[in-house]
Amino acid sequence: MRVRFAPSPSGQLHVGNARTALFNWLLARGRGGTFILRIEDTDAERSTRDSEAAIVRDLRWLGLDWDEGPDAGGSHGPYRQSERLHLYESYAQELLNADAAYYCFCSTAQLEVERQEALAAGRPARYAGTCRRLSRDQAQARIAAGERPAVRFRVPENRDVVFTDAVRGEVRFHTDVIGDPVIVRADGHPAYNFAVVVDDALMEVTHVIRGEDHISNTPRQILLYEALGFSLPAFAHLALVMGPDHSPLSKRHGATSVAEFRSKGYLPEALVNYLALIGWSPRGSTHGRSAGDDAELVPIDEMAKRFALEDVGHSAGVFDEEKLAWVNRHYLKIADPIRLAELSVPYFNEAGIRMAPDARGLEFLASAMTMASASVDRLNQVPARLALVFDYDAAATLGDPHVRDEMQNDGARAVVRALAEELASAPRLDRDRFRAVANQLKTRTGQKGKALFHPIRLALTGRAEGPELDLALPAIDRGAELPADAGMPKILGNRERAAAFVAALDRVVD
RNA sequence: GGCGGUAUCGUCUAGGGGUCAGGACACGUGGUUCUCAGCCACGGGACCGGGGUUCGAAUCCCCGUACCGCUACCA
Repeated sequence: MRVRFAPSPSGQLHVGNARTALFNWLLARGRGGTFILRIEDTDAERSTRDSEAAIVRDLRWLGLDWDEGPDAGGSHGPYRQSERLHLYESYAQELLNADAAYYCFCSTAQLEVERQEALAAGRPARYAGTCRRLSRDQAQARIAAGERPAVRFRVPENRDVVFTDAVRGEVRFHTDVIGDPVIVRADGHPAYNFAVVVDDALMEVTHVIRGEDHISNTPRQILLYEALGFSLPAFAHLALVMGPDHSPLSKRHGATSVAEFRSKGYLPEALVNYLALIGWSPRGSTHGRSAGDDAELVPIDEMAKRFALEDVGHSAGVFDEEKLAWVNRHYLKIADPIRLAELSVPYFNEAGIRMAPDARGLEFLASAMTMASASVDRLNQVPARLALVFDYDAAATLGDPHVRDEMQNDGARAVVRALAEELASAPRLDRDRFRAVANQLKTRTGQKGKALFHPIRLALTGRAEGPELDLALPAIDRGAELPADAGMPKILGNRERAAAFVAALDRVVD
């Protein structure tokens, strides 16, 4: 089995295309097949080397590795269409010689007029066939006179083209509704429908798995396979990915590219898992009926084992970022904290919490990470969740009317003052020591529950909400003990915070 | 316009001639006795419409409707 993903390098890798790549990859990896990356850059106008590099980077990031491709090499190269021009040329010539193709001198303007007329008259909008009957001599004469013709494929008349789509079953087209397609443009570049056929055939692709937008192109291509004497691959057409309004997912729906989702802080394994869920269910193949568990959260290698084209859904799916976020939360929870710490660093810097942690700094970040990774949707939310460790400003906290209000309460003030006293002589807090201190405060002040813990939270974290105190406070004190050269910002310890808070409180309440 | 494709909760889906039409995300309620997030429990919520076949249709067939794609010297 040989499958391929053939993007055109004219922009970012769209998640819909990433899903197509993924399904190809899953099939290849699940069946011991070969996965090929081919760059379809015959449109020189739009193709750029930067886009190609970006697509390659994004595929790698997703973990979709290929066995043959522009960088990987392989026995069926080259893998960039721009480097295969001589091949298209020779096959086009073969078709021309066999009279299966002909030169077309129609101008695009003329073509457009004909198209509009056909549409207006209610006829199928297809090439009228003006140059179909030009003799070889006539054509040669016009070329000699300096005209630059395109080459069109002669579609056989009055025939059915039938193929069995691996996801939809039998699909049938009548050739009379298919206009003769251009296979070589006037500038000498091959057109898509021609280049794919030549490439897929020469690369011995056995399963062409691509977007549904190509289903109507398939009969043209099949006819080309036949004319060229190539044997047919199996075809499978995947339904498209839509936006919430059920139109194809595009910019106006928000993020659409793999790169954007990466920079928002989604994990690659989450994106991949979620993408597979659109149009495919890991349970479908096993016909499980009970489920109820995490049946949809399946790592990519496991998906490869279960994946089958026959189980792919027929209808377009709406991209639901809420569900992506849910999948991402799952992978965030099971990810290695050190990895998450490393991945989070750029987001901290973006958020103004400047850091360049060394191993010790990273280890500290990782230890604090559990507070965030269990409760955040994406990596870019980590800094906000952990900001309480890095920023502390008692005066600013007391500037909040709600906080000041709460501190009007005698009980709350007693808790905070006692806290400062306890901490003044206490060692740095770990979980147990904090609990001991909390108990101490409880007996000293008589406060309990919310009346006890909330003032503590306010005084030590400067915030009314946040992670559990017995996680946050130890993290703060671990941070306070970090050596100055660990590449982390200076972190104020709980003792200092309590003292600062009481001092600020004294200034405010008098 | 022509041709092709598709149609189960708001969303992703399972199933498929007789089921209480199952699950997940989201949503609502309650719990987790510091808060937010999370987590847990419970709850509401669907077979596009019309014909036909059949004892019985959401399931099979036909028609319609809606949506998507192709109809390019884009891919």
